Amino acid sequence: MPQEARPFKASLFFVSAASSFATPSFASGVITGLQSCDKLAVVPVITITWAKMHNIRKPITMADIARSTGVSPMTVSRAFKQDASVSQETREAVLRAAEELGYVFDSTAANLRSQRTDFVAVTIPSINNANFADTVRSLSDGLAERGLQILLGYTNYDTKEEERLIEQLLRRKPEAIVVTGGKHTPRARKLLSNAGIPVIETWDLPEEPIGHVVGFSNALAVREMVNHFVSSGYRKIAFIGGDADRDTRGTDRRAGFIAAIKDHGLDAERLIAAGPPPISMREGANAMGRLLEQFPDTEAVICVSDLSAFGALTECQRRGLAVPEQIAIGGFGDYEIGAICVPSLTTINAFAAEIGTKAAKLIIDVLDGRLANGLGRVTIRPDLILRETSR
Amino acid sequence: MPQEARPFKASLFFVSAASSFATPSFASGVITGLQSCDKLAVVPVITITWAKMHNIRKPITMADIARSTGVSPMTVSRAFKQDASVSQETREAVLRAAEELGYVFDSTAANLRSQRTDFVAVTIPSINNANFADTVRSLSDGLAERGLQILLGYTNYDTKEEERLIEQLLRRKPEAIVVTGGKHTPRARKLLSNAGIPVIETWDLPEEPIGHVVGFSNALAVREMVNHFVSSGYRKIAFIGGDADRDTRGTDRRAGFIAAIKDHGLDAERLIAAGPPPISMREGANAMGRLLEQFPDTEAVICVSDLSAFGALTECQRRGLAVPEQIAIGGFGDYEIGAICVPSLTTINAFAAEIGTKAAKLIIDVLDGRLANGLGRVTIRPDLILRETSR
DNA sequence: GTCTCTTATGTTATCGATAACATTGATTGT
DNA sequence: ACAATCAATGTTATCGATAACATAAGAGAC
Repeated sequence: MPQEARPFKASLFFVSAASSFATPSFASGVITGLQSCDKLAVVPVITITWAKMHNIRKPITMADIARSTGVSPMTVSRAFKQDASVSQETREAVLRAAEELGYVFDSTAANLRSQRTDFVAVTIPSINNANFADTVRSLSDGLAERGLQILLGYTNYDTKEEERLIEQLLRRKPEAIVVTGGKHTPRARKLLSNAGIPVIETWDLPEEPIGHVVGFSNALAVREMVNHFVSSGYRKIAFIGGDADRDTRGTDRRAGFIAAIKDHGLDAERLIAAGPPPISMREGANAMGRLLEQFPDTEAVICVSDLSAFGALTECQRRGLAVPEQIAIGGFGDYEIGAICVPSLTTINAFAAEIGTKAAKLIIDVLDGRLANGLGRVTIRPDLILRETSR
Repeated sequence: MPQEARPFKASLFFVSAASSFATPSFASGVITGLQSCDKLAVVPVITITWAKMHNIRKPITMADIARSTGVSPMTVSRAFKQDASVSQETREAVLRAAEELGYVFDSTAANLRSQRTDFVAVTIPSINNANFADTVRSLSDGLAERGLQILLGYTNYDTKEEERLIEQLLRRKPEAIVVTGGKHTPRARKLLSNAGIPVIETWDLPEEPIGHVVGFSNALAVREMVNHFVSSGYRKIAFIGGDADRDTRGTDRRAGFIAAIKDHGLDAERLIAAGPPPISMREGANAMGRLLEQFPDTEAVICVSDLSAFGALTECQRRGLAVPEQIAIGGFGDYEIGAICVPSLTTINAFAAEIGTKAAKLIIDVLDGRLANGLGRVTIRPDLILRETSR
């Protein structure tokens, strides 16, 4: 529509300056419409007709409302804010006129002048992951109360991609930025540090946080599960996760597994790499197949997520392996599937939704000047949930 | 940060106009800083100190880069576009200066002036649904090739909420808008029609489309499954879905089920309402429980989605009911879980990702002026996928 | 009755990039 | 060789809302 509106303006220039023909952008649509007409004087009329034919109208602005209501544009602007001092009747008149004219508020102008966008940028590894979706949803709900909207991007579990994404997002001038994870490229770190807005790292406890943190230790959470499995008598314990060369939360979980196993004096060699994250149910199943072939005597397996754990469970079912009698399974993330599948999954609840809620509260506190210069550190303590896939 | 930057500017006004004390917004931060100083002449110095102390600097603009490079701001602007005519060395100098100064492109200004945001607004019912996530992902990937970014919002399966969301999104001046479903409030329809941008309705085949359509008939898809079930010998067929009072795709599927059943001269009374959408796995399981109590002789059940179907399946497993021997189950959406669970789910593949891809292509075609005034109508033909939960 | 304070509104300048138009020197075609 | 074209850059005005400041009229205080 802005594109279509352009010819109208261009044709006006046409009347005054013939040299504008040189401009390539001008030489497209309008010319065609005008060439059939040989009298330059009627160009404006033609143009208006053309515009009307195509139902092009210059977008309604506050100035239009002001004119039709008989007040100043500033008063119109005030009438749209709930707190501004405008008389009841003026406001009603303005809103009525706006409705009649079909006015749609133009936030791009407001954004520039007020230097506020009411955007909060958010990066997540994948849009198709119930855990991150939960975080985003509760974050979004929390921020909505203060009129903040989320600008979302996904990184495909790739820090280089994250860097590009962060750069893109910062151009939109968000009020704050929430990133998933605490590992970033050096340039991404720099971009975030220099952005001049609150930065919140989530789903992790970074060693050197950039700004605020709402997260938990992935390694520690898995360690707890290992401890529980060992105390339940399991000794030959395996781990199914993504490839080790990515800086993701899955890698931290894997590292936590290895450390915990070694602390118990056990063998930490039962590691199955299921490919680059995200690890799907299918990949979990495949990994389970490989695990059973490489280490048939495995007593328990911890998976990087409930999705891969469920996949592993189905593989056992296909092979007629009793869970947990012959092999125990643990997941991560407390997805809905883990609670309802048969047998139900032992897992770790990382409180995905709470991360979003806490992050939203943190952002609002910072933007409202509470928490002055301090940095927020919200540590979530994941819960071990014992269900039927382990004894 | 814009907040923090304000005092700096305000204090400059302070020097010229004492009456600015009256402004409440001014009477906050800066005054405190200045009161300890009794010589007005040094105010600028104080201010700079204060600004430095808090590491506040006026954001870098293209004008700054222009100054430091010795070119005009316009040349700087051109240097950032890949197609603009700028000499190689000038461009390099500009980019180098930008890097050194830590410049971040301000799209809010570009948005206003160029009347382009490169946003495409998208509404989906829920952010936590793998089907819609697939559509959004492929849509996003498709649009990214032309530099378009998605502005996403979710409606909670509520048309009133959708109306609010659409209004919010349109204020951001997207280049196009993609909505899920073809049922909207009258006001939402009006907003979309008047927006002056391409409108794409998806996941449905609306009777009166607003603009373009990329979708399929939910009713027809379920009808095919019913037909298959009947031809397989099932007669007592039930449907598990959301409450009937919502205008959603689930309601269409339910309607398609009823119509198809009646066409076969069968009894369409085995309808279990599982609550307001979205229907979770848990709700699917509960609904299955109720179904088995109300209609114990049911031979097959079709669920509004794979999630509820899987929930239903687990309920059968908990009750020791053999699937498909004692009862057959059909789902909808071809979620990953349906392919991997044991037994695997008979379902309908609605090609969620393809909807996104096609919509992206459509949008780009329209924005690039191909498809002139025509309206796109991309009809997807869902696939019936026969797996182990039915014979 | 004068002064202060508040409420409702108007005026002006501005946010930062860029569209539109202008200009200059170099290159090409015939 | 000279007009025509192009490549590279500059100048000016503008997108539309709103921050900052100004002002007029009414309410209340002493």
